[in-house]
Amino acid sequence: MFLKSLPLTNCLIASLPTREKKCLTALCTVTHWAVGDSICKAQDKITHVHFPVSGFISQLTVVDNHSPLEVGLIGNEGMFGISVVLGVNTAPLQCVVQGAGTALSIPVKKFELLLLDSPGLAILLRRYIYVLLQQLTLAGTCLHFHTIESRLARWLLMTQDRAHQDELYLTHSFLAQMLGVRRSGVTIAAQSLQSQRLIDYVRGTINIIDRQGLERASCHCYHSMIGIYNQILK
Amino acid sequence: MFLKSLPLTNCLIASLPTREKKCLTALCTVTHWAVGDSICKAQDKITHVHFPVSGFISQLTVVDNHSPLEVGLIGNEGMFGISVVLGVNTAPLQCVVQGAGTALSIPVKKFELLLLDSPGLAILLRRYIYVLLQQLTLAGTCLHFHTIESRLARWLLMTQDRAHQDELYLTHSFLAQMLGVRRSGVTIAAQSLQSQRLIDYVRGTINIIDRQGLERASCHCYHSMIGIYNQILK
DNA sequence: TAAACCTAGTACGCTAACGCACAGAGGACA
DNA sequence: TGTCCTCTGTGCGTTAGCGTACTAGGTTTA
Repeated sequence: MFLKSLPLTNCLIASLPTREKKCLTALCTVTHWAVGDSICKAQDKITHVHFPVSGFISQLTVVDNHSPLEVGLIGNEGMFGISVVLGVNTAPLQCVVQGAGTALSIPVKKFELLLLDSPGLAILLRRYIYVLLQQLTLAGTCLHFHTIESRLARWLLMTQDRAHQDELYLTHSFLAQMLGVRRSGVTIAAQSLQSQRLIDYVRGTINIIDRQGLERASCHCYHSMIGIYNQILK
Repeated sequence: MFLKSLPLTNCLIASLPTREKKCLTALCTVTHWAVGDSICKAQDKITHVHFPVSGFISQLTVVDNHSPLEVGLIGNEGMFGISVVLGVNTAPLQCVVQGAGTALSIPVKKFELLLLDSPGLAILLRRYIYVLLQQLTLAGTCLHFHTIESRLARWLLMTQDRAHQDELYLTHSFLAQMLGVRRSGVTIAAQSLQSQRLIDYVRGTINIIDRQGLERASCHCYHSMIGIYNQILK
């Protein structure tokens, strides 16, 4: 279990020193996200940074004429708008809400000022960027080397961690886009996972019934990603 | 042409304000690199940061039991040791010299102090990290979607840019490792490029004879990567 | 209640790339 | 000069995944 058992807060905020945590949360407003809400398109100006609490978003990239491919998930372990920390207020990727819920949001201007006065926050977010760099590297090699089935297993695990529930509302067609493969490729992989009694699904609802088994079916990238996060941010 | 026509300096250093450039170069020593020199292994402590001038290095990652796969090239457009800027003095990836030449090097401690007193350098390197994040995303999707032939073309172009010469000393076997594919897969792709009169090769020496043609044979990722760099750092 | 529309299952031929293995050509070295 | 090794060419059979297309239940809408 990664995040599931934690109380519902944003992990980055939770690990700040008390004073800075207070300063930050004082600036936050609560944003409610519905599935499918667009956070930004690629190249959009970033107006707010978001610290997800119960919701989570997908980062998507478009290559050639393929449909958007997911290259990152941001839940309560991370934040949206990290590039502001790097001095670039332009979103590199399209971001879409993938799990309904809430986030704590701050306008960019206020966040930039806060950052100047919060050494702990600055250090934390820089380390978070280091984690992102490593996770992106891993995601790329995973995309190259691993089968649809093991990547699907990983994706379900990572999504469950961020959704904090065993039931996910996803169609094969949607998963195919996220994984950058054919819809029928997902069907075959999902059938295999179901026949191993790891998941159960009907028409857009997937239930994870054997999480440990799913972790075994997944490529090692799942544990590696968590390892990287814990090594640097814990 | 990307870097080839530029004078031989490190582009990052070259774009610093005069005062900071002087401070930085005053701290630098010249390091000579030979092909195959190991800069670091993954998880090594970083002792020096390097700004390549004429040499360049590969960043390699190991997945499962595959041989090391290249996920990044660092030549005179970049630097080694960027994670120091993020407050983590541990190398995320194995790095090996891939093109002989020189680099300007600074011990980490001195570099950290310099960074505190060089706002221009700090801003520049943060923007460079933003570029790396985007390039890594692109590299991952390229690995997934594009054929060996177009990836080989891209790889040769990127290497030529950093080697500043048309003749490259590379075997198919080496290229196969870099691209994460079979040796014979590279042979077939190289034959195709040769039959199109874009390159010429014998036993470990590859000549690029039609650069424009090679750019056409390459996936669009080549131009995208340069575009990202120029957009943020120029 | 019928029509339209999702979602998932299945099938077909095709392609890129795989793993493996062997042969020949070019250099290096004794 | 002969031997060895490296590099490249080639040829299997195999596999994962592709593009496409059609079917058959559910579900929603008119």
